[in-house]
Amino acid sequence: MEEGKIEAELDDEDPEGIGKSMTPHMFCKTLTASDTSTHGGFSVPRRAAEDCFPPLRPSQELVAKDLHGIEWKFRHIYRGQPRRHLLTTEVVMENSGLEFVELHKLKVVLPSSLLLAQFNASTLAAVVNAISMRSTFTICYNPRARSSEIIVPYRKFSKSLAHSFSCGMRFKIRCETEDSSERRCSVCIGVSDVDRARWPGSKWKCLLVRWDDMEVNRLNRVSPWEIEPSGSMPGTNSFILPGTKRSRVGYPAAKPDLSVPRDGNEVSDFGEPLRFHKGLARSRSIWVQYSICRSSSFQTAPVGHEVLQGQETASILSYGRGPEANQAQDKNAGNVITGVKVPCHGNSWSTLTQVYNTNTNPSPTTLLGSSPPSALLLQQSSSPPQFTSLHYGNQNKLETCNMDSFCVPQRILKKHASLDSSSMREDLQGLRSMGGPDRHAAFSHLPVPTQPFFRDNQNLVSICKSSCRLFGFPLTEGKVAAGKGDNPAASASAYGHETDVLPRNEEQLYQPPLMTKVIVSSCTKASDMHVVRDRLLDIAL
Amino acid sequence: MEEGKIEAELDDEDPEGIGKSMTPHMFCKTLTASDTSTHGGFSVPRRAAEDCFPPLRPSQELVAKDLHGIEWKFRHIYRGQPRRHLLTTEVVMENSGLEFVELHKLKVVLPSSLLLAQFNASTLAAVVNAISMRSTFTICYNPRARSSEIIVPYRKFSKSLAHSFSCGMRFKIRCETEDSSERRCSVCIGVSDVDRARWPGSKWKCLLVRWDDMEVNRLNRVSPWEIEPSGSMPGTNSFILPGTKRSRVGYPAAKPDLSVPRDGNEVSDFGEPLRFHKGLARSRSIWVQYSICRSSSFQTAPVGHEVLQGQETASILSYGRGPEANQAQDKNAGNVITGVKVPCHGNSWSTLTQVYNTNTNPSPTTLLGSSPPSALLLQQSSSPPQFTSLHYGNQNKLETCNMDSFCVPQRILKKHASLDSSSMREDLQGLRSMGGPDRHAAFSHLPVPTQPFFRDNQNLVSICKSSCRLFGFPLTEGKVAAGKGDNPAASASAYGHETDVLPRNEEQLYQPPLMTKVIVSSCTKASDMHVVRDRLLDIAL
DNA sequence: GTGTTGGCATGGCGCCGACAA
DNA sequence: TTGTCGGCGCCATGCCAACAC
Repeated sequence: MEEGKIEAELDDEDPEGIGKSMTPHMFCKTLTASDTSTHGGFSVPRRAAEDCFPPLRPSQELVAKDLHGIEWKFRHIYRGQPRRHLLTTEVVMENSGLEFVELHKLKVVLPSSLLLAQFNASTLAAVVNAISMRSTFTICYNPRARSSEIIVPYRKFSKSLAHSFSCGMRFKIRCETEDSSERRCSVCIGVSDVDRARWPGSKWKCLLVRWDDMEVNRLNRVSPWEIEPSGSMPGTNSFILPGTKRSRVGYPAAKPDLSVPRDGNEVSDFGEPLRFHKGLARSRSIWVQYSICRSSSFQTAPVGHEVLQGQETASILSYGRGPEANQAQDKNAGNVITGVKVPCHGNSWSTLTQVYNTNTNPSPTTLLGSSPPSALLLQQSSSPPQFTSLHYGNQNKLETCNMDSFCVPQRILKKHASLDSSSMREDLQGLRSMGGPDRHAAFSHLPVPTQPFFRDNQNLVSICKSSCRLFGFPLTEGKVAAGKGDNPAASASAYGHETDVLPRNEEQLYQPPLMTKVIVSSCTKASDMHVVRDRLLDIAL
Repeated sequence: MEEGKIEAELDDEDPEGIGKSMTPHMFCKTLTASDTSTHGGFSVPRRAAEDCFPPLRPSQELVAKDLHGIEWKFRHIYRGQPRRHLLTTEVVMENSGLEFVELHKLKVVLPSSLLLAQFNASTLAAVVNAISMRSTFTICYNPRARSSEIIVPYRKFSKSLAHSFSCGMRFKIRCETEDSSERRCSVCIGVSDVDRARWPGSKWKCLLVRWDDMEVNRLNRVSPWEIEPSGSMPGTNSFILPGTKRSRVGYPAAKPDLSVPRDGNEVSDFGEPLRFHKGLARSRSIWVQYSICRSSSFQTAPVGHEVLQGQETASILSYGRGPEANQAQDKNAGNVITGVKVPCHGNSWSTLTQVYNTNTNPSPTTLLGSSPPSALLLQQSSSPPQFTSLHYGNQNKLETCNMDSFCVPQRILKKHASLDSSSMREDLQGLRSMGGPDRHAAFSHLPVPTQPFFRDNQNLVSICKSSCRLFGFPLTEGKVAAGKGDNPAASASAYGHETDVLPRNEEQLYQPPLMTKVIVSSCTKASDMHVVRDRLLDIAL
């Protein structure tokens, strides 16, 4: 799938009858320097804009809503010669402390995993602020405390890569918050999508387990690093994920959505062996210190509503969409779902490390100021983090710097830093993490939005079945097309704004303002910006 | 003691022989709008500058060091007509991610308690960033985990106000991190200064307790909200804090400095009854959400190295300096010290609430943009915080707004807010917290600096006894005068910079640059800026 | 002695079309 | 079609003296 290409419409059978309007129309774009610089706005690829945006005037406010139900405002501008769609900043988020002004800085900052993790809006705001300030932030990781399950010790994760697991394998899990000697035993019964209804074709898979005691309300989805082998380890019958290369096996498992138990839409798939690890976490809580580095070439891995890039990704996307997608789920089995993420671009930690050496041809301005931070460097300690040093440099010489030295804004640097731009650039170019065994990996768990996407759409459907339309199309229509072949003006006429349409012809006459509401998932990060079709809202400016 | 007045030299007996050089020379100033605005710098009162600053040229860089050993850089300017001392921003902190540029915004932001708490630099940086962004931040509060003892549930605190406690009273304490059924029993034996040697005359008092089991390494200082009554509750023999009004009783107790046990310099004082609370915290960890409001009139209560303001404060300051200050302490009793803070300006929560209604005559600019945030609004939940609403308004009408709506910068507001400036001002003027039982209070515990102030000065003395001088005065001199009667030029001549002195006469000739090192405690908050004398360092610019 | 204000310089941010790949 | 750049305006920041209390 090419960049900027719209995700194809899913047309699998939908027993609930809600899938059609649920399927998000979204796009994914690898950010350019112009997108991320403070010099201008974010350029929306034309096809994506035409597919995802409703009819828009050349300059119009947009209200976006992410998976967490948080609304974003931004401005759409159709200008330039030739004309193009741009999203500009200078707009605030309503009902939250985040400014959309920060979008520029956030575009490439966060691994989307962080954004889709079980972060609530407040925590997210804190992180976002820390990142926008290019400073550090901390997260208290309390293993098995549901509120902070977003951090996975890197050592645990890496150890999980050393083991494959198979169907019928027995394993134990240590419950940190209870008696440390207590361990639950379960048997692995398969691997599945995390939630096929919500994210069809998601590459984030689950381990299916069944607990020995069959106790209700018992954790029933585990990540590879949460368990340790126990009893039979046949080594056969290993799981295989179709369309996945072995090099991608072992990607961090998604934390299950425990708050909204779902026992449908999962299916056991077996294919290439996955791996798991021995549960090693002993400490009560782990503090993780983040420091932000800049790299214009950092490639983030899409998660959640995955909009995939590249051909390879497309093949993975097809996984789970075959006939087995509609197999009847063992809904009574319940509590037997867990996820294993299959990465788009390999191990994310390796990706991070790689970035530091692949940053090519950056201008000093880009490196020191205009380029937003694009990677997180993680360090672990069992006590609250101290300021520690990072080792960096190119292949030939390694330097040490304070992690926080990256937090100094350019304008301050220019006035007070002893390093000149060129030497600084040289240092940053070769920046890479030399993290030892203490490193952490930060991975997401399943998004548990305050206002679940799924429910939102159910509500949307029920609401809109009366009078609402989805981007001008009645929701009762059999299918919402990708929009390419439709006439936006005609659709918009349903709202009585026949001329208030997207000015694909710049001689267009423009009517009074019209607020448009779209759904943007993970919109804090433009590289993962998924613009979803929604209904139009008539809100006068 | 008047504002800006230098703290008098303490000349109590000093068995260690280190008191003379330890006594910090510092000043405290209630911030003005000019101090906090972005329009200019921070004006240092003349007397304070002459006492605390070494000879300075009219424009010179300063390196400051706070209690945590963190260095700050800022610029001293002697200009204006008439001439005055100004501290300007635009300087970065070395070895940390904090910019001194943020000083303006931080001046009135943090209760200094937060800064002096057992925050490490990284956590502090995150908080500071969040505040400078006028957004939210979160702290994971794990009761009785030493690393995060800075947050006190408001309910616990408020309940502690409902009880008075007395000498001989027995109480229990629940150790959250251990078996929940386990409770330590102890008996209250008095109240005392937290550390008279370190902070003579501090208003932050301690509860003196003795544990039944006399076990060593046992927590021996408790806050009122940490304990619950058990057994005898005579109701007599209540503690009285001299010079304290009843209205101030019940102020949060300081968390004891457990890492540096001190059993000397405490004394039991009895006076006005204090109160305590039942320990109520049951949850394993508590998340506290902060939101920042702005108020130019918010009065922060000094803590730590207290430099007091106003006459009333002066009387309190005299407390603890009487003959009893030198009473022999029962050092063998050990483990029998706890602190109860006695506020300077009443209950801090009340103060916070009050501020919202007493903010007088603020300009829209001040309220919405130029004025830095000056108060923290706290909310509690047993789960990670969600965005919640605040109720605000004047006495006649109450409004509800999202906590984070206060995080929107002015320039953004001006462009996009539906409220105009006047109505916004009106709303903000009447802003107040309507927090229910879920509110938290954030209070400090004793400062446990990485480089304790006490030890720092010991080192300083030993170092400087050879060649160092304190602001030009030999450290072996009998006493370091307040500086008013001294001739700085003559003192500076010891450094061979006879003409490189503070330009109190503007016709002065100025020599090449000289870096001056001072110690500033809690210097992130200018209202508590305590500039401490230190030695001069010859560092060429 | 010091709080406030207006004037003014600087620089970051961001909107625009031009231009090229 | 879209990435980048120069031009330019707006505005926040911050230095300075004037002025008032």
